[in-house]
Amino acid sequence: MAVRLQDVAAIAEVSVKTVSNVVNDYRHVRPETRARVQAALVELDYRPNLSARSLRQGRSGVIALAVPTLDMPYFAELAGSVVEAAAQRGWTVLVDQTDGLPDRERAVATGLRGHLIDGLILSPVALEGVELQRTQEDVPLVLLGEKIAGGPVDHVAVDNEAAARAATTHLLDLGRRRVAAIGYQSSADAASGVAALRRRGYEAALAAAGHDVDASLTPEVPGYLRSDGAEAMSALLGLPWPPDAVFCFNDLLALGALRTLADRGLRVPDDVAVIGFDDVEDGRYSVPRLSTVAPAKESIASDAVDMLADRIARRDQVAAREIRVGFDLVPRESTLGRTGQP
Amino acid sequence: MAVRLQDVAAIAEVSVKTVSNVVNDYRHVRPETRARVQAALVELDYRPNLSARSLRQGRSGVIALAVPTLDMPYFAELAGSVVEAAAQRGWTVLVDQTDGLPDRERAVATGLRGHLIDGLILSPVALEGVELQRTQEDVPLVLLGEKIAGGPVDHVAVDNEAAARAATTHLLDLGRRRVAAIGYQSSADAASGVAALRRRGYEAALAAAGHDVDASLTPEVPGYLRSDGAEAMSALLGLPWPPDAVFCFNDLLALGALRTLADRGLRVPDDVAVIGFDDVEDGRYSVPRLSTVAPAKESIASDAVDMLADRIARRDQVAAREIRVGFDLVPRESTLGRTGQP
DNA sequence: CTGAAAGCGCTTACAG
DNA sequence: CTGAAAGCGCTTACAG
Repeated sequence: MAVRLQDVAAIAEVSVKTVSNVVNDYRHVRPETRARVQAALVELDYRPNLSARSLRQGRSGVIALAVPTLDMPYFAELAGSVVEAAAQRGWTVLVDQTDGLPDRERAVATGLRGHLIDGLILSPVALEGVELQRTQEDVPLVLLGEKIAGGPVDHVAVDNEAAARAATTHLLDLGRRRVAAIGYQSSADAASGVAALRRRGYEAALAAAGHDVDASLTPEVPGYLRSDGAEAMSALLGLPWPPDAVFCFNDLLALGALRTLADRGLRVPDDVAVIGFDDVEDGRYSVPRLSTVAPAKESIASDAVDMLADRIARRDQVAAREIRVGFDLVPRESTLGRTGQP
Repeated sequence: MAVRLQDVAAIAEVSVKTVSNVVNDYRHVRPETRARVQAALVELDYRPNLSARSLRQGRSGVIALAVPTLDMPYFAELAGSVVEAAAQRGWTVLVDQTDGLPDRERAVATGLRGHLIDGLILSPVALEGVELQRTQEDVPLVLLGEKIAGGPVDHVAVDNEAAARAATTHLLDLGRRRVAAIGYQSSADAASGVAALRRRGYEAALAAAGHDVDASLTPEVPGYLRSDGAEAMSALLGLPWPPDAVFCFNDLLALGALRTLADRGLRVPDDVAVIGFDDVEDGRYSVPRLSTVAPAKESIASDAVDMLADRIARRDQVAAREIRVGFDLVPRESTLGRTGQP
């Protein structure tokens, strides 16, 4: 069977406690004793049983990360950063995919994993507009994205409205006059989520420039995938008076839109300028390179992990907090053209 | 504190055993008793302590997946599929990123997670050419990709050599005569890995068509990222007699190559045809759409999970097995051009 | 169909 | 600086 602390203790001729002290790197163990224990540890190839440790300590060193799906580059990149930030604390990350389904998000948020995990970082989609009931028994939680309407929960987010406004303003500053938006959603769940905030930023920018919102320029999308962007762009190009610029609520939508524009033989940005949101790697190599808004992703991941650590340490002794990370407007070829090129 | 089985038992006025029976859905509990227990479970909002269960049973229901990085779409997509396949068995997946470093891969393979996990699915990069020492104490392991040179290990892989050969042959069938390859690596670690196998397929296809391998057409790359592909393509275009086609060992390299070609104002496929490997989502929307080889990714994930389940159940009672999944050649615009378009 | 009790492997007061 | 013992919350023979 597995090698236990006890077996090591027997070989090293010390008590179990002493072995535990060595394993956990406590001081106050005589060098000589420590050496003997170390030797036994190596000889038997001892590996601690994390379940036992976790049962005893009430902490597992494992946190969960729940994202809609790893298939979307933004979430994959985010997951990678979270795993890395967690590793720096010696934590392990367990990944759940919610597919953006309210039931799955709720299940995860209310402790799907029992006492296996010490905390949860949740990137909600559907749940953002929903009251999230939480009890003190529930697992410590940090939300990625906007604050849930209901009870107070820790969260880290970019200022979606300001970022969306910056993206739209960039298009207007370029002299574009019919600026469309791809990313509107009208389902109840989405009402207070990312879609609603970016929409607000878009509309605010238009208003500030003295433009009205033209409903025909804001097609609804069922999702935020490349295919959704491609279809929405098609619809927009079918308009009697099509747009000369488009703000897409994420890069995937924008990449889909670029694809449709290429299929129609339209030039970007000459005929239609395009800007996305997220700054995923794909957009840096797309043809043309995609202008976008870059949230401080590394900060999001590390801030979320830090915040969770703090929440775990202090449970309900401290009020819910909010961290706003910054963003950068990153203009590239899809709005500026190939400047500096022949 | 946390609600225990004991607390539920007290409320329901039954023994702990009976509550356990209800929680674990065993038959042979009187309906009346079951109902009373259920009510108590709900009333106290009981959640089993997975650490305790795992300590007792010797199984945790958690497996680990170790990939180089989630930043690469292929691995992100794979991770998503594995998480999904695992969920169907009621398993949870914990993600490790090795960054392709030999030490990290080795650490993970030899049981980094102690007894926390029931098994491991490892997608090795560096380790493929390295002898992997394994003991019976080590965690059950399934490898994604080619078999390690050393001891017998379960693995699931696509026939890399045949797939690479098919991709190269596709280029030759199109009438291309100077077919380059981007993806060669000469480090010792990579010698028997994916790079070596795809290289072999490429060279075999050339040989079958009566071509010699032209060393200037097979630049080495430090990694398999878009930036590596872009740089290698640049080097290739600097040649006195540049290639008229390129087989890239993965889609990311190919996407990088496309970007460089666009920067130089070259037409794809007219001037240079490009084919990749992996069939990641990006390539379906790139401009031009990327021809590629599509390994049966869903199969890879589900076969790996199935195989791991079997290995966990039977440990060392059964010999190491190998599963070969199929692949499809997927020609798109980057080799065929915009057929059917005006 | 149900109960009382042991034990999974660890850590942690409590003594010494 | 080290040891003996309790107990984390669960499941599982063993009885009844």
